[in-house]
Amino acid sequence: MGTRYKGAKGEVRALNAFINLVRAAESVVGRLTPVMDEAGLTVSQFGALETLFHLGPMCQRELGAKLLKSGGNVTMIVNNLEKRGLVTRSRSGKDRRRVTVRLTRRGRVLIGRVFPVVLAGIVREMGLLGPAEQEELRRLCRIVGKRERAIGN
Amino acid sequence: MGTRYKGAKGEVRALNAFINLVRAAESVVGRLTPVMDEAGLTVSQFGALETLFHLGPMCQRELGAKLLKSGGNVTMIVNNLEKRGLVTRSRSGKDRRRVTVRLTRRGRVLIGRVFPVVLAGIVREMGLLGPAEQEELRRLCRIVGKRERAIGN
DNA sequence: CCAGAGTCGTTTAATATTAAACGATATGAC
DNA sequence: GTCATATCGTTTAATATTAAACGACTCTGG
Repeated sequence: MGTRYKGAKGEVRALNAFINLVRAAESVVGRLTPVMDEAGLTVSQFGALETLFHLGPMCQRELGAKLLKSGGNVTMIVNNLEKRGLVTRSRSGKDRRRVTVRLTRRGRVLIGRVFPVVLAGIVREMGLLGPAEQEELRRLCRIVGKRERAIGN
Repeated sequence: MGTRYKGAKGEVRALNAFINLVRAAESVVGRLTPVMDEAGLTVSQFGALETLFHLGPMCQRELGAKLLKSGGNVTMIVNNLEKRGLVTRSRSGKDRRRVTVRLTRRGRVLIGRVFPVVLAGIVREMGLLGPAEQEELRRLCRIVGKRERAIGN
């Protein structure tokens, strides 16, 4: 968004905060993607692998909730990861609607190799702020990002 | 990203700041989209109209730079806005490679109606923070989002 | 003038994303 | 048990997005 808007002080303040928030997120993510590209992973694919890596196996709906992606999209993301042998699908025994997604050995190896590189990038990018500033940024973002976002399916 | 990562203090701090930054941006944008949906505008279309509204006519490349979108995408965004009669294209006289995009009367009316509603939403969302906090968030985001992102075409 | 390099917008192909409709399964009220 | 309702994953159709190749145009240095 442009910054040229002339309005009440409070509006300008909110607008500027908002614009810079969105820009900062896009900017940092954009600078992290080359690492994922090298591994042949999209941001969403990386996110899925990383979630499974750190939180363990889960069903697709849960994964979609973590990634803020629609159900149909999760199906495609998992399809592509499955084709590459990075995850497996298995119907849950107790609730046969649920499909548990699980990292394979290959998937674990891949994300175990890529994640540290991405993490190093995050540390580098956020390192533009001092420790206290990073914590303050986190605090402010948590407040603003508090409420849930509804996503289809 | 999950928050379960166990690592060095600095890494955890950077990761948490990053995660909450991205989530906050997605979250706030997500809560603003219903207004744009009602007007039949995608986020990108809204961004294009808003940019033209506040900064005036400009060529597609410049628009793409503001929106952080690729050249091909700008072509499509402008195509769709043009089809709906919200903007016009015109070849520049002095540099015939350039296409100046300009709001039509209809386009100006539409964005003039929709923008205030979106702005009110932004004020509402950012209002979860006090004035000083909004300014601090802006300051931190500006630092982190400083560098440019390269985009194709 | 002119040749080469660079810029701008478009097209194309591949992928991502969403919403909506659907089939299978589970759950709850009766 | 059975029917109504809800949930989960998939499919489908429409749109968005990017990268790469391309054509038109400009500019620069001779």
